[in-house]
Amino acid sequence: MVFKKRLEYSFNGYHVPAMPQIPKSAKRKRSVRRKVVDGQMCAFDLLAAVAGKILERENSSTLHSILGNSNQNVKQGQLEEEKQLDEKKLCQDEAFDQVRCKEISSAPELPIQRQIAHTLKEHSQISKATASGSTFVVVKSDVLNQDIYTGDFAANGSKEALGYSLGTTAKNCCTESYSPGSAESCEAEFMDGIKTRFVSEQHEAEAAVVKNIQHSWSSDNPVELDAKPPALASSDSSIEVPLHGHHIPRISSFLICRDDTELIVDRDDDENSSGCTHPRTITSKALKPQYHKIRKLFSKTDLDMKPAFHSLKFCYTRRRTQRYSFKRKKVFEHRSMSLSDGGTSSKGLCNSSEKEINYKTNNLHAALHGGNGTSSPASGQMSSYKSENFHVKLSIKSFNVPELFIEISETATVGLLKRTIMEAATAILGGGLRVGVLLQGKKVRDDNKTLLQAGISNVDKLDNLGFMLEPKSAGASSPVTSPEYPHTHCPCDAIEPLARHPAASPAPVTEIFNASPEPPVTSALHFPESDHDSVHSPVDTKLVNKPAAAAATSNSRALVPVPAMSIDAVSMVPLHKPRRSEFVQRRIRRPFSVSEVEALVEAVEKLGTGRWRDVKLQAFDNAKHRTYVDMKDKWKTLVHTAKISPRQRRGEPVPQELLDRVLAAHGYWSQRQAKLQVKPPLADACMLV
DNA sequence: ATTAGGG
DNA sequence: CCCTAAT
Repeated sequence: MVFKKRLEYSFNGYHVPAMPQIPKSAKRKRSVRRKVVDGQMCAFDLLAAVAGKILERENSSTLHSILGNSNQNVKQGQLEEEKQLDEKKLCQDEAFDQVRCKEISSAPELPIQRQIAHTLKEHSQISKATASGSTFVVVKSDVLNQDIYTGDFAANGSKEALGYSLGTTAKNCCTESYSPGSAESCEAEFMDGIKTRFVSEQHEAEAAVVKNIQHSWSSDNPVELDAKPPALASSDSSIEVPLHGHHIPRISSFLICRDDTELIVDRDDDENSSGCTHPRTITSKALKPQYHKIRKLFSKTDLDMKPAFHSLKFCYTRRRTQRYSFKRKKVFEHRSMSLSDGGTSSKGLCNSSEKEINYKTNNLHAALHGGNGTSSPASGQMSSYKSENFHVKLSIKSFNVPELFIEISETATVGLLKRTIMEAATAILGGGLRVGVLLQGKKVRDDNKTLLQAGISNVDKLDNLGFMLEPKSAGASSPVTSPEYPHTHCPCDAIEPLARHPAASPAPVTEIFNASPEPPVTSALHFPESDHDSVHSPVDTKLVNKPAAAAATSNSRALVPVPAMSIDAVSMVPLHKPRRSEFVQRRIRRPFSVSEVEALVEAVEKLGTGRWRDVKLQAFDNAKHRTYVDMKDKWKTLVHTAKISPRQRRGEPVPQELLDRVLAAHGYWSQRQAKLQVKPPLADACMLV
């Protein structure tokens, strides 16, 4: 066979343009543009809701999420200045499309641009980095990411928002767009890029942003008014996610608990179906009564967290049931117990979880009632919202697919390259992505928290909520990520031990991951050997709320020498034998692209079946996520596919030509193997005779 | 660690 | 893709 050299491309940040054709989305309802969800919903619900937008998005450009909230530092004069900047707009550099979230709050007296420049200079140590003689690109990227993500900015009051916005930008800017050069020019360019980007973003989102910067909670947001009069709104704790103002029926995710399948992004497409016993979509009509229901729940107990627990429990139960019933036939008697423990505490301190929650709740309460020192005109209006009536408005424009890795023959046509990329992108969108939520520049890892608990519904935190797409990390790359995504990690898995060991103490145990021993400088997160598409996020080490983080830190020390991160999700794990299976999440499904199939076929033709390790080395040496077992499995399915009628085939169609080769190779090698099989026995027979 | 095969 | 048994 001819050996073709393969080319590999790695896209760090694949920008999904407007309205990409996403096959799977076709299956789902596209009508949803706005979602009303309960304030008590799990963080995961939010993720799902957001994720839903990914498939439904019809807008281009950058991911852009804004929480409806007044930016209390911005004065009118500044707003005008921002508007003037509109003229500059539209940066040419795609890299800046990586901006995840923009929310600039700065000292009123400084123009935005200067504020940005200052902030960068002061906090990203760009000059230092360049002065050190290191490569500008790398160093800057590192420095920026670290500083920003480790909270340098976060510690800086109003600049935190800026910091984390720029984190991504800076990274991409550096790694993609600028090569080493004079520090000044780079910096200038960099600054300009940021600045321009900001303007661009501002331009794109002028309506949303500017209005939000003003006091968008109130009357100047027609969408909200249209949706629900403040008075009414204040009587339930729902969250609105208006997307571009289209009108759609509302959906309660509280009672249906994110089982409103239409909003779920391909969450284990197949698994999803069997999940909830009564998945339903509630239209606006059906919704009303439920609102009342919710309201009742809250008003009764006011700030008592009982309702929260209920809702949590509900959600979890559902979730678990869903997954559970699908995957394993285990009993789940203790779920409620594990729930109230694990579900509410993100610190692994179940005992104190309730107190903490109450604490937070009270904070929220205080904040909502104007206890907040930084209150602005907006907060006056806010105060009319009772604590249990919090609305969060989210607007998300688009997401970037973090990274794509493809491999293609160098003799392939450009057209094939395009198709291949498309396939890869589609594959990722189809199931390889998950949504990350950033709050204050830090990832919100605990999906189990309610928005309330996570601080997402808290007035003070709202100005900095961001979303991002990231590949679901493959099993290989880690258990570390598993706890944050219940739908993959699955709380129900955590229940298993309980079912098996009913006598096991309910005492929570922190999860211990087989993460690499060396503690990363930034403290917690470390992605062992990640795949091409794993997100290397320097972010996230700390928990969202300061008191919480403090508690977590100190307690984690007391418990076990594990990174604070890993305490994230609390599982009921038997003290003695933590079964590995509980932490291991199923690898994400990564359908073979046509080009991959081609490579495989080629390798097998050459090497034969039964030498899967060699095949892997030959054809997928660089694809860390493909194992020799995968080779074998894929070949198996290919052979099967080749045998069945085309109409029975699923997934992206494999060219018949390839399938023919598969059959041919399969025939050839199995025949050959058969001969080899036959001979030795003969030899044996001869020897015996 | 690999291979083979069932699920 | 996962899980196992057998190499």
